[in-house]
Amino acid sequence: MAYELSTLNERKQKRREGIIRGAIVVIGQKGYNRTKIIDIAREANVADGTIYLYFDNKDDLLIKVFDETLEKRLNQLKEQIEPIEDKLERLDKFLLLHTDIYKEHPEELRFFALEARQSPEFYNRYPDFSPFSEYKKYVLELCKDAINSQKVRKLAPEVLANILLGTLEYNLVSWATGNLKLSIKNVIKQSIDIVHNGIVLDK
Amino acid sequence: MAYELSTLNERKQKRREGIIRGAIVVIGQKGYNRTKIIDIAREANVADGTIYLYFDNKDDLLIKVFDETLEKRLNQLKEQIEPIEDKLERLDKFLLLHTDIYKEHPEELRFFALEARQSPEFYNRYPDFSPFSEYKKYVLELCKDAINSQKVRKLAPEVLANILLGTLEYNLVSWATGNLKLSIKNVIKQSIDIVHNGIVLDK
Amino acid sequence: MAYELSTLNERKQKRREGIIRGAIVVIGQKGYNRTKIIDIAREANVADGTIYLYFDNKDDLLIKVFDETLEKRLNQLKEQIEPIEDKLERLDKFLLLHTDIYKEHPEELRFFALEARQSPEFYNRYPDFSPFSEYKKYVLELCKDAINSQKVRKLAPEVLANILLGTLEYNLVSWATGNLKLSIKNVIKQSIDIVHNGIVLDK
Amino acid sequence: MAYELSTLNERKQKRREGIIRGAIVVIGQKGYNRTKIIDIAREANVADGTIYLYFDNKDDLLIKVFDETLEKRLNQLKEQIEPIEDKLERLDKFLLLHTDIYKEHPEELRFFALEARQSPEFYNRYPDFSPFSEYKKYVLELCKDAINSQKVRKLAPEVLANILLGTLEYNLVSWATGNLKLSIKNVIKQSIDIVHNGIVLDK
DNA sequence: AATGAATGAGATTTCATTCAT
DNA sequence: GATGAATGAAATCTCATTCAT
Repeated sequence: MAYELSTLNERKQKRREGIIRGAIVVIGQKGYNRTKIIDIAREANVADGTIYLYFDNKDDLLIKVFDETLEKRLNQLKEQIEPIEDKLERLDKFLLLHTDIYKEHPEELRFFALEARQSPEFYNRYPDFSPFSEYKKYVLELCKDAINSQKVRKLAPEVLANILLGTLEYNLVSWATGNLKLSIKNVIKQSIDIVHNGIVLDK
Repeated sequence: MAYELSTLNERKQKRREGIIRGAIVVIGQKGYNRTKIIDIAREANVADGTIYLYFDNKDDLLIKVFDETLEKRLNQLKEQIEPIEDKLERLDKFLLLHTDIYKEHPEELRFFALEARQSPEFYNRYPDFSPFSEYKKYVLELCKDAINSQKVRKLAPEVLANILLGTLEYNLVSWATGNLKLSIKNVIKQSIDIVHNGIVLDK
Repeated sequence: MAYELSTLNERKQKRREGIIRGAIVVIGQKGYNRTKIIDIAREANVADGTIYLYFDNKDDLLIKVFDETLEKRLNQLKEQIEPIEDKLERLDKFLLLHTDIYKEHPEELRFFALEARQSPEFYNRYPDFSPFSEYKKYVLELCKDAINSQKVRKLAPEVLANILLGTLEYNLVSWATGNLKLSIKNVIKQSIDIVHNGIVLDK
Repeated sequence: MAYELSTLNERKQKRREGIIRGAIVVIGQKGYNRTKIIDIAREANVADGTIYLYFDNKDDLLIKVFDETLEKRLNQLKEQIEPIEDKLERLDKFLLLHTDIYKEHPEELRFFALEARQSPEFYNRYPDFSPFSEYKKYVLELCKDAINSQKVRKLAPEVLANILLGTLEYNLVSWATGNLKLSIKNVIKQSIDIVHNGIVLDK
């Protein structure tokens, strides 16, 4: 009995994940508004009615997909960065890892950067347009730490964080939409170099 | 007679501009998808049917508003930048002027940065998601010129352009959505300072 | 002054006729429902608003066009038939003249036979679907006269009238829509021959 | 399971037929253009959206209703006529059966004869205005056979077919719209008699 | 009298969501 | 739990008609 429940729950969990993956793929491709519930259902190999057993409505689906996937990616990043000692190196590593993740999941990139914000409920849920706030907070911490280390000029951390996040997002979106001439990894490395040069204490 | 015709055309021109302004305001506030034609019509003080005398359909309205307004702003920028001699100074001036323009027109900022891309037709019209390509081209030119002057390291121009555009857009959106703690003008100035430091030839 | 009024009225009359002609042409081509007021206006070289100076509304235009044109054609027919003495010959002549008229004005044929009845107001105005009643009455008279002459069997006049009108309309519509293999004039002549044979007293 | 599937399909079939019947009834009464989708939906006891599960759009509905119903009636006619040996009798029987069918379904008569052609798509689908071509072909065959039998004069079959079809349609429409003074069955019988007389070989 | 820009009522169609099976 | 047929609210767009010029 307990065993059966467990498999039932497992099956449900699998189904839920399938729907989330389907949502990211289809929305990443077609955009939120052009994506019909039935499209996501087909991608996930379920009936459209089934989605409503797992999510309240289309907006709820979008927001849960957004939050859960973002959290997963952030944890993945933190895990790999924590072991690193050097504060400045941590920042570099963050940028490179972020690039690697979305290079491998361009549909997620499109989903996060372009499409997710098209949900009407998004505005009610994130009235200040801050769905990435956890992400930003983390980068801000990394920047503060770097600045507090002896290697970097005494800059406003938010200024640095926004340069990094802006550069990262802009280049990744350009790449994902086929508008980047150079290799994305290379561009990020060169960008890191420029910013390094711009923030390190005069040697 | 000639005079009367002239006033008629002027009135039509005014009306067209009123609709464009109304579209930017309402879409900038509510987003493209939540904006109904009737909303724009009310903002512009016309009947909904009137909009269809000036634009083919909702998508056509959005794209024309986008293209025309962007072109207007770009010309405005070019006009003020052209007189400047120093290539590096030009780049700085661009960033500051761009900031000034959208600081004065935050509804346009929201419209351009967040909402316009939500039109289904946007994807057909700009399949590679490059509605800002004219804008980008211009910045790329400014970057090339700066790099070719003797003051800046031999960087890939696209890398520099993307740092600048990414930083600019990210900060402006943060500001427009109330997520910037510091003064936008100040942040841009400090960002310029960092990038300057990062790109100038070692003194 | 009187002269000027006269020319004014003449000009108005001309304009009215132009609109009627335009309506027949365009409606005959595109059908009532697909014809926009602006289409008729363009065909008649007037502004759409002008039509409302001469007709109450689209339905009123249709009905007036219908009634007036039909009356004109009926009078034209009567004029040519009246001189004929022989009652049976009159009937034949009617069929041939009717054919000639619409062979020369296929747009009127389409208008009368196919399109006019598509106006919503048509049903209110002719609740028993009898817009051609004057026409039918006349044919019925011709039939009665022919039957009362000594040459024709004592048939119910309505039966004969309906054979003639049905055959006439069916063949003309077939012809006007390109669905008649043979020559229309020939078909009508052969049809007359058959009906003659079917109604004359045994010789 | 198989049983359940079968009932589901049966239910869907029933619903489809209900919509078709509703369309014929309402369009036959009000005309195509005055008939709103919601009218048909109400007549068929479904929601308006439901109609779009079975038909692509209003035009598609009209055309499918037209084609399917016409085919059904033609098959019904053929079935009853085939057993008859005598070629001339077949022709008579056709006219009488056709009359019987539409006497029993006057709404179909109105639908076919008056309203169906009002759909815009009708023109694209039947550019030569020949939606009844199957029907006509069949009558033409009957006429040819009758003429080839030894009983009838060597007439052009199309001439005979058009007399019959024209007479039939004209009388039925007159009857259905309340404009026939005599009994429809009687009128058709008398018409048959006249045409018989007109086409048989001199005895 | 003529124009044609503006109006706004009204209809088709879509698609998120429900619920009977 | 899963399905997918059915629902019906809501939005775009059309076009007959009006009316200021």
